[in-house]
Amino acid sequence: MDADKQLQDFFLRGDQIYMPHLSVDCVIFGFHDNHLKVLLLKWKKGGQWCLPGGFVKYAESVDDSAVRILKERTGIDNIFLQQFHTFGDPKREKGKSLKVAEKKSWIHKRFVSVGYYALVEYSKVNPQPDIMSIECRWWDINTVPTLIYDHNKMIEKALQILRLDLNDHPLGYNLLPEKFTMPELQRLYETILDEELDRRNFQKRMLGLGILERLKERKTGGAHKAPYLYRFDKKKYDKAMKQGLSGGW
Amino acid sequence: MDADKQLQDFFLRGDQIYMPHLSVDCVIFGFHDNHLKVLLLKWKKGGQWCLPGGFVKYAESVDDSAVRILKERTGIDNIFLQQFHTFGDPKREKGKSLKVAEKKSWIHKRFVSVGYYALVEYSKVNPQPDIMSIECRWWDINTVPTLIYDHNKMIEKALQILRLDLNDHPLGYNLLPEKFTMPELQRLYETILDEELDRRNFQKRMLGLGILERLKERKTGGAHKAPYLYRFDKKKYDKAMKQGLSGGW
DNA sequence: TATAATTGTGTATTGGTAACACAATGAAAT
DNA sequence: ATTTCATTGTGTTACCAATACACAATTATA
Repeated sequence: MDADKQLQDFFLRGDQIYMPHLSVDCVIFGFHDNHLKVLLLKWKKGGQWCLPGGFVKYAESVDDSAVRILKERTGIDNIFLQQFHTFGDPKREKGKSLKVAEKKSWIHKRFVSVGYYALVEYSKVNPQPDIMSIECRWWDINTVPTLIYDHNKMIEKALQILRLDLNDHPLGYNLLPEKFTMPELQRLYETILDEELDRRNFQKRMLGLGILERLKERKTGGAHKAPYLYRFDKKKYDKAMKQGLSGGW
Repeated sequence: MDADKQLQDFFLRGDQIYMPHLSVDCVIFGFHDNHLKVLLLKWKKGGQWCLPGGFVKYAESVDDSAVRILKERTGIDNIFLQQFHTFGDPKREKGKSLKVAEKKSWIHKRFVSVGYYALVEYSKVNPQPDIMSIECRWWDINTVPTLIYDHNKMIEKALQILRLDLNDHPLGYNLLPEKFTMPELQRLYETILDEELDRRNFQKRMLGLGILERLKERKTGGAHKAPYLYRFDKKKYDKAMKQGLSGGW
């Protein structure tokens, strides 16, 4: 079988392409149906779930490898991607055989993993399993199963840092469709923060950032008063992303 | 010569001890004479300056290797050490020969480096050069020379993140002597932030944190009114460090 | 046509930061 | 000894932003 042969080649000769002992894992967040989602892969061997990850080519930057991995799993380019932590505990890959046996493939050795989180638009994602997995799909953040290694902790840490980043960075451009309503934006924040926010104060704060542009009415579909549609002013959004939104001192 | 032999052995057989392609660099901050300092090393070969760094042993966590490096360069243990970024650009080591030549030592290959910053008490440090350097000393943050590779950028990034961390974490325990005055603490903040702060508001804010304990008068040495001495309440300090000090949402 | 849920907008209150002033101290100068 | 002067200790006011809260408008559905 072709896939099998490819996999075998990967085990045998992957170390000619990729740097040993170094991996990249991505926590890819999406937002759908008022729920925060993470993209996960199911391993062929064992059936356990894990984060989308990969390795760093010899002449490739770590950032670029994260971009590549993301592109391969989602089909999406040009995504907001943020390095958030590097995981370097030798015991992080629990369950993995770390014997010094030379016979073992490079891939069974210890890996230090650089963690990235990404914010993507749910509907634009076309989930693609990688060579080691048979399935790739979204999981609700609240029902994520027990993952391999320290991947649950990775998600936890990514979420924690995402929440901190909310304090001084705008959010939404990569998680929402181009046009969205204020309530939708609020749901996104509430979902990420796991906390209810006051509708009126939220709106004031958001508009106060000066990165939103109001459009016209919408949705005959909604069963109630039609909310306005908004769109991010990309220039101002990017500026705010770069500079930060204020900050303590 | 013994040192030469040791160095040669390090080049030839270091890869039996350390993982290839992975390094750790430390931005060690100290505070002295109202100035922020960084500890730097001078290379034997070429005489250029660089950050204290090292490599990760096969069975050692990346965090532990940072602790070890710190201990080796400063003699200090139990220090506040924070991973702040991983530098993974293949071109980051400008000037380094990255040819695929197999004859070259493992150390001439590409390295991805995990950056840590540390806050240490200046007076407690006993600077020790490592095997590749002939000198280890403090530099004023404002007069740091051009360093090797991307080390200047590393310092910049460390400082940037340190400033952000100031917003929601206490600071000073590892940078000041046990007993210190309010003006001294303020100088520390002003130095790091590179900005003047109002004396009275600063005091209110600091005392408001509830992590300081006031002692008795001090310093016949000062040419003016003797300021109070303070000490950190370590328990409350640690708690504040762990929980963070508040935060936007 | 009435209902119910939801959206759009405005106001009062509060809390914390920023701006600011004056009395007290203590070594150095006279 | 007395004066001087930089520095410290402390409090008050002003302002801005976040919070709490209320009412009118809209729209599909009953």
